[in-house]
Amino acid sequence: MDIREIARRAKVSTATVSRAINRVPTVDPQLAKRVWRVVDELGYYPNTQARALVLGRTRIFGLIVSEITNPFFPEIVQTFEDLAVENNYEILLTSTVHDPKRMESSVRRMIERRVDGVAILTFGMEESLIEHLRDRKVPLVFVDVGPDVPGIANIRINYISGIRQAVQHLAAMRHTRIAFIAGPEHLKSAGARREAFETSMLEIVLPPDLVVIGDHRMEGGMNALLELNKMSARPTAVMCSNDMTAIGVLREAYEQNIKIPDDLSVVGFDDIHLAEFTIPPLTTVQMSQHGLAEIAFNALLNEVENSTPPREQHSYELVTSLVLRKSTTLARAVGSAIIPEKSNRTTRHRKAAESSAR
Amino acid sequence: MDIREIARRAKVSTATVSRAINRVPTVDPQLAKRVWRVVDELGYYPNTQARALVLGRTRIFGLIVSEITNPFFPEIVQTFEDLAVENNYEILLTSTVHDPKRMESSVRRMIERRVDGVAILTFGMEESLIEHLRDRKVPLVFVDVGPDVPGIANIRINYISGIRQAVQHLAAMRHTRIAFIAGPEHLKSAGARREAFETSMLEIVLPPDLVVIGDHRMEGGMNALLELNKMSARPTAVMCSNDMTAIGVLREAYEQNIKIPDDLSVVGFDDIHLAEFTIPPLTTVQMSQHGLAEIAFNALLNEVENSTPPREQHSYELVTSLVLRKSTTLARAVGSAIIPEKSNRTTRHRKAAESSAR
DNA sequence: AGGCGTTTGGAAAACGTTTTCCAACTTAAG
DNA sequence: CTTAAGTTGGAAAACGTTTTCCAAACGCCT
Repeated sequence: MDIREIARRAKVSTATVSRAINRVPTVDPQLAKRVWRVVDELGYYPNTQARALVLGRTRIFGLIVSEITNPFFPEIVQTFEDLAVENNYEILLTSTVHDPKRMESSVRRMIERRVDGVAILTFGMEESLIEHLRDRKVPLVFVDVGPDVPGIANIRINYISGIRQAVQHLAAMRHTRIAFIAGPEHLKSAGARREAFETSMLEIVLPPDLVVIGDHRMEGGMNALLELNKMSARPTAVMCSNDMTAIGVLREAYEQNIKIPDDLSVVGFDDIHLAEFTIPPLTTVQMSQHGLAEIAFNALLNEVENSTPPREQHSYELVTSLVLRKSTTLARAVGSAIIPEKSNRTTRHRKAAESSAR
Repeated sequence: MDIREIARRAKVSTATVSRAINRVPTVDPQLAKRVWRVVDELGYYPNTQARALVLGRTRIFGLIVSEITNPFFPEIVQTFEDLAVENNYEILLTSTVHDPKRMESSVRRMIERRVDGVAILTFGMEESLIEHLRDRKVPLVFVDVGPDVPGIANIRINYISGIRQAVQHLAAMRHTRIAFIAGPEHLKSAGARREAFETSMLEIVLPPDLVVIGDHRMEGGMNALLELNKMSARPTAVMCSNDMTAIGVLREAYEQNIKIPDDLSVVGFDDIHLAEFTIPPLTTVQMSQHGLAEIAFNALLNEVENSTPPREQHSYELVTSLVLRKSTTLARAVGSAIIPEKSNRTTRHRKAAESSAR
């Protein structure tokens, strides 16, 4: 069943049918109604491929995420889809699983299907692949990792705002040995989080040297806690590069009979929905998934629809902020935290002061 | 850049280019190589829309899930995607969020984009919408809820196998007051789980009357535990219609200072990856997400590729089974569980003997 | 009543492929 | 050397739309 069939039955030309369907205002309302009746009767749906062919626009946006099984992403996907249906777009979802081969095939698939734009939420991506997309003038929006060239929108995450809050919260609770469980080393976003942690520590003259590497997954969090436990001077608080890591920490702590937060305060990052439901509920740094998806989608939409005003500030910012729950508390009254004030000039504190003078 | 451009540069006709690209064996290897060189040089990718138009096949499968934010689904999506890239398909993902309007738009989108098949993993769907797809002869695969008509594949979940194991495990641990937190009432799959629970309880002559309704989300699990606590005869064990509910129960138990499993044994359903990382690790009934996705995808693929052998048994089965972790234990030595052995011939046990003779 | 501008609808081209048909060429057999 | 059979490549039609260009029809004004 095609547009000709409709035309025949409505006794008009195909051009008229097309105009009626696309609500071109000059067509006679009477006639339009007649066409619509036939369309509904036959249950006709325009063929999007044919339409895309002539229009040169597919109304498909690509969405590349790194791991759909990380709960951080489904919430983004959902928001992205909500916006897509609202604007009559389709979304082509791709999960790279951190595999370069998959990234390449993702990009190829996007190009083959002629998407109108791509949002890359993968926190790290091969330059050469990006080039591929750039060459084709496909509108792109990155988070964190995009190159600073015109025509590519970038969402900058303000990591420091939330992480500083977290560090200072911990410090206020008298923690001084604050550890950090980082994400995979090749991930730019993980690097940025780690740097934000280090900066925040240094700012208040605490040594940011208790760092172990995780993998942004629960397994990594479990292992990391094991590492931390082997240390001579165990940390009393730990910040994690993402919530999944924190969940792993919680789990391993349970295994080791380490009480959270009494024996160890833990802070996550992302504030996935699940963070409210961990045991204990997780204090974490929020990075709004909804906000992120919304910014990404609108950036793409802007690029495609109003390509007329080529505004230059293709850079958006998303701030992060601490949300307090139950996984952090005062440091135990042991160790350096309760050293009376006059002993301020112990070796340890001298070192801290020195390191702040970088 | 189109096929003609390639033809011109390789000094052949477009037909030849097409044949070379699609690896038609009769084309001269020399020539084919020449074509491929040009293709690679120019970075040419065939236009899938144009191709779909003439072939009548889009190589897109639709995937309708009920809630992408429920961790059960991302794992399915991932497997589905893995298989898709392997077979050169694309997937059109849609999350209905249990909203009838969204279901309708999902179906419309599928039809408009001319998908080659649709997997409906939504555990409940309006009949009228299904008709829409059937009318268009789109291959369909359902889980649980599909009508029993030819041309529609169905994946039947064997709920009873796993749920019976769970109930009997609990009974073996001397639990007699076993509650069930059901899913949303309109969901067929939730109903099936509940029925499996009731059947399993009746089989061993335990009253399946401690049922409260949840919503398959963590919030619902929390509320449900509150309900359960109000009861005069509190249950000593609770089974949940899915893992998210169980996570909610764990969380509320923590809040109420109810020790899991000592004060209350809890069993989940689904065995999402997260279940291994709850506190305590969740004993649950496994329903393989990987298996489910694989069956669904292959069912679709079969339907599309080998449409020649229209095999009749379009019904697949997925069995479920209990996986033991740490959220269940022996019932406290109170209540009926410790009745001495010689009391075997009580009314209750007679009933059990009778019902087993069916 | 004639001319003019404005609606309205139709024929046909275009989008980028695949594929059918056919012609030209090559090879082998008689 | 002629002819038949088989390769190989080209021209053109088809897929289902949108849109341009025209022509017809219709007031409306003078």
